[in-house]
Amino acid sequence: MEKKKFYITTPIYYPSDKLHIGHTYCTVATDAMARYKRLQGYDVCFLTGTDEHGQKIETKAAEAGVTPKEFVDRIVEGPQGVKDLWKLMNISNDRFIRTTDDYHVASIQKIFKRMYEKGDIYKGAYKGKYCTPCESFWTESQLVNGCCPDCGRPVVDAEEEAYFFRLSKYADRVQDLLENTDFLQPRSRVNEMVNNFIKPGLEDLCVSRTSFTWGVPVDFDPGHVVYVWVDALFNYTTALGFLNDKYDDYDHYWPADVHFVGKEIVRFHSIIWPAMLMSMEMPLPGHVFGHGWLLLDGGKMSKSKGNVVDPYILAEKFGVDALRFFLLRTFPFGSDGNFSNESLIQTINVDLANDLGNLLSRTVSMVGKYFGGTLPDVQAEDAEKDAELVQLLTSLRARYEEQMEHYAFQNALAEVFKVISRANKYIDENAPWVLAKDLEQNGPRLARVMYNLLEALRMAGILLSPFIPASAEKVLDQIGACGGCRTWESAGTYGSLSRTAAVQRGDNLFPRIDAEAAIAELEAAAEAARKAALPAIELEPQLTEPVDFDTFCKSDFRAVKVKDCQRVKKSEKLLKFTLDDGTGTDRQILSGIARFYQPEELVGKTLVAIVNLPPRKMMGQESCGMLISAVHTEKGEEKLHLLMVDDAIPAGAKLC
RNA sequence: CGCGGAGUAGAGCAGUUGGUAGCUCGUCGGGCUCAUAACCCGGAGGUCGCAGGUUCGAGUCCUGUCUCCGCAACCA
Repeated sequence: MEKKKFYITTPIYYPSDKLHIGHTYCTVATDAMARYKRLQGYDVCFLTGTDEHGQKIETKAAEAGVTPKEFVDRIVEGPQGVKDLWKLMNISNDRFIRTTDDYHVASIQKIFKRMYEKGDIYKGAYKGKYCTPCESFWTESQLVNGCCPDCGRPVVDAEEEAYFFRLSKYADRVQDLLENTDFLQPRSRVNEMVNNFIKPGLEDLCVSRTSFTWGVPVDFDPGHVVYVWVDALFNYTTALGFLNDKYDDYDHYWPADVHFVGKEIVRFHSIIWPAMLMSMEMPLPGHVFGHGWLLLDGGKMSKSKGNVVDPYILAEKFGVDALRFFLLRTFPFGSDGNFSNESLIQTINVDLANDLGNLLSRTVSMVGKYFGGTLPDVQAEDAEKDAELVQLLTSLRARYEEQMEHYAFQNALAEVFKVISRANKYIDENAPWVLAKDLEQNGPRLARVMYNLLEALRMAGILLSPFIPASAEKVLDQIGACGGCRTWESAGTYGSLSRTAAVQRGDNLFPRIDAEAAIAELEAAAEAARKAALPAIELEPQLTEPVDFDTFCKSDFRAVKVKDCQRVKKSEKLLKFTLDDGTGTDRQILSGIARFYQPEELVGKTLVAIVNLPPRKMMGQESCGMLISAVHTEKGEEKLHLLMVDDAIPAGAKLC
């Protein structure tokens, strides 16, 4: 019999910046689902990729002084790029699509043309607010105080020629799809979509642009490029070979069984995407699942806030499997979750090190210690003492499957860990170390206890493999599971493991983490990363308000010589200067620059001061004037340099 | 009255169709020694934001009300 197929996708990510933990979350979830389906014996196709066109990338590339293609190549293929990250995270995608791939571009042009010929795409005028200096269109809602969000200058009403998709034509069918089927999940997103976007009336959608060029050209109308909707959404089909010769799996895999997407693009996937497929008369995907976000301190993670969590740092520090596990064990997939280093470390220590890792360690160690690593064939069951654990094991796969089918990764893992906890308790109840005192008498019983523990590890290990593939394999290796007892089939069958299994002790699976030390290191790393991301040099903006010449002339700047310089007691910032200003009387000035200079290094220097400022008391001492410094910010750190001039200049010389 | 989400033990969260309020961490006490100072047991701690209502019975349904968070862009 032919295997059933399963086609699953992540969104295609926008490579305008390095990807962060949020992208990783979505991709790891998709990977777990794909691996789960493969384990079950499905013929799986798992697609991910990048959405590489658009104005933002065009602009960023220009800023970086490279072509858009060079820019995205670096982020997608380069070191610590998108592909690198998925390799690191052990992502098992079968395919990776880039919307700049030739075959995709060719397909999109055909798709666009087909919808145009059908009349579902038509030429119209795109009305908007136009910023002439920036040559950019903006929507009403994008404006900041009614002005261009980029340059802040006023905008004018303008329109440009553009193509539109007749979204309105499909509104009723889409609403029906959302309300009367389980197409969109979780269910709570349905109301949001229907109330917010469909009920107020769907407007036709602008699907081309002339304001930038980095996109798929509309081949029958030069100057127009296909806007993101058509270009990006159809990736799910072009990657299978739809209207191109690169692949030939469209008939086999389409429609997708499920698209995993972030909640912010649920709208596009649950309204625009089905409408376009309807227009193309193509089958609709089975489900769109909108997952939640990882929040930081209850708020959004974003580049601009500088609080983006870097998956590279975490994976390197704690291990790929630990990170994968944490993401899927801790947060309900459908709702937002609060990310923190503390909960990451806690999850690793409690679930992976204490419960799972330690269970494996103590079990394997006892089989080694009491039986030389191989259980005897003669084993004695104890119906009463074994019943609960065996019952739990027998029913585990079904309970796990029920949760996985609903994409409830958190609950599926909870089921597995119930078994692991129960196994730890089982050890306590049966006290193998007591039985081992009289092997003659208790050998068969002890063997059975150990066997049950190995079975618990085996069945849990198989079901954990979609989540922590490398570690699960190590578990199965250590307990001596043969190939045949690592299958989905055997995960549902208690007793699959050979009674005389030979264990092989290995390294600790998940070493415990010293939480305090690890958090301190992470915070230091985050701080360093934050600083590195800051602009190298920041300057105060220049004042544009003019000052009239007479006012300027009233400021009396003089060269002064430092006769003495000392710290002001009890002040962190102040230095007290005794200066020769050429008048014959010493001048005292206090200056808040102690962070930047040692007092003794300034003695004898020739500086510049304004001398006719009214005297002012600071920390109880009089300051007559102000020393002039150059200030700027470097990597977020304030820098200051006193203005020092040639020592040949005599004290009191006027600057003008 | 723009839309939506959330308010449940010290913290973080579960609570399917209404029927004695659970989990993890922390905390207090006890047990065990095979194991990664881990594992096992027990205790304390909640008037489920507030106020009404439906019901024999509501965290769970209805109404009102307060607070917090998302909803321009980057972005899962």
